[in-house]
Amino acid sequence: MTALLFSNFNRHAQFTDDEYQKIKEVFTKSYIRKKKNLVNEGDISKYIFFVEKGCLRSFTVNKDGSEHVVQLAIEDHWIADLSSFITQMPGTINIEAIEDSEVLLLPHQDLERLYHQVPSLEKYFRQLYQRAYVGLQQRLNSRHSSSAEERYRELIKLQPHLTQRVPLIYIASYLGITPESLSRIRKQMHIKVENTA
Amino acid sequence: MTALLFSNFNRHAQFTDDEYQKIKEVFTKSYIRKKKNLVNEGDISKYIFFVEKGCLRSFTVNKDGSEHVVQLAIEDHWIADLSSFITQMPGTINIEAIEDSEVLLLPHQDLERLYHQVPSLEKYFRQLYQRAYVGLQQRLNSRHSSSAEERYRELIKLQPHLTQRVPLIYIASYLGITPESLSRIRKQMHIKVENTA
DNA sequence: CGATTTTTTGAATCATATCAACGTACGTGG
DNA sequence: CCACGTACGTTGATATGATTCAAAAAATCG
Repeated sequence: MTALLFSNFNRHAQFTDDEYQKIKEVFTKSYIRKKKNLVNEGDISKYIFFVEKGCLRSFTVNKDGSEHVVQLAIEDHWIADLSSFITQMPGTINIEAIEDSEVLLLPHQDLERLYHQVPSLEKYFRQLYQRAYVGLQQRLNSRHSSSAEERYRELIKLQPHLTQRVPLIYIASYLGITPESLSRIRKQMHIKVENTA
Repeated sequence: MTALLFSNFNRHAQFTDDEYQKIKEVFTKSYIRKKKNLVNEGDISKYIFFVEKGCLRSFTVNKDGSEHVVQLAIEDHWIADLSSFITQMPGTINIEAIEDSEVLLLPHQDLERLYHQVPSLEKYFRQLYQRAYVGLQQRLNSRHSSSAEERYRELIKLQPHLTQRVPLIYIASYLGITPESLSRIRKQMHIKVENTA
């Protein structure tokens, strides 16, 4: 059940067999259907999620009802309302399956305990957060210094699979542009490609 | 020399006297004059910096020469080109003092060694990155869902001191708006306040 | 003081959003 | 398996927040 997860661990950390066992124990698996929510705003996030199969999005909802995609996560990636998970206070983020998905649940309490028992796990997550932080910083920087089209091109370069797999509306929201604008950008890019060919 | 740093540590972790000693050893202090750079893009970042006194900014420079402020750091905060520090590859970020400043340098190699020797230090940084990640996510979200004025108001609420201490041009850049726009926003806000009073 | 940096102001312009309407695709129940 | 509803994508016309460019005023610094 945890093959993908442990292959991910192995890329960034080393655990003893005993440690693997301890870690393995605390995960439970959950199947989540397309359009269904894993987390609702107002919830206290008891888990962070490792995506084994499928695709999910986290998003916030403004007072005026508009949604903003915070994160898109496919297989082999983590997703959570980290703010709520850390503080164990009600969160502001929703997590919804974009496709029928399978996720592994890592409970807050167990993780805190495991940090003590398995120092390498703390290292793994320290490094994970480091990379996540750097990635976010690049995204923010791109938001500050690049046009909508440039941002879309960067995403294609960084995660080509995502832009094919995820509906345009969510890609647009993730990039901070309207679906209409992204649709026009795509059209524009097709024209350019045709002219070049 | 490390009073502020250790008071910061104490708020988030516990160390034994022996551990404190081990940590203390690896820091060196540096004085940096206003307008001088601590890090230049292209450098391999050998250090992360803890600000003891003063104020610094990290920023990127586009091909067209335009600057974008990534981070503003005052006393009791860390600043770095984290991407370069992690990978030990040439970075893309500059760090410059906005005021005459004093920083503590934490060398990459020592930190990696200390992570082994002092597990609580790994915990401290894991938590630091967690919080930094959440903060960045809120900043990106704000960038996606709020107007320039709203973002400025949020910053005032979150870091009132910053907006007074740091020149408008850097605040503007940090928020992803032009200095001209921020100037107009400030004017607009003053008018509103006057009318309310 | 003179020089440089920072802030302000005005007018014109631009990238992207908004609103509205229609086209397309998908999947679910009858 | 068709039909209907809902979700997603496209297109056009118009609006708007913020930028750009230019220039002057104000603040800061050696």
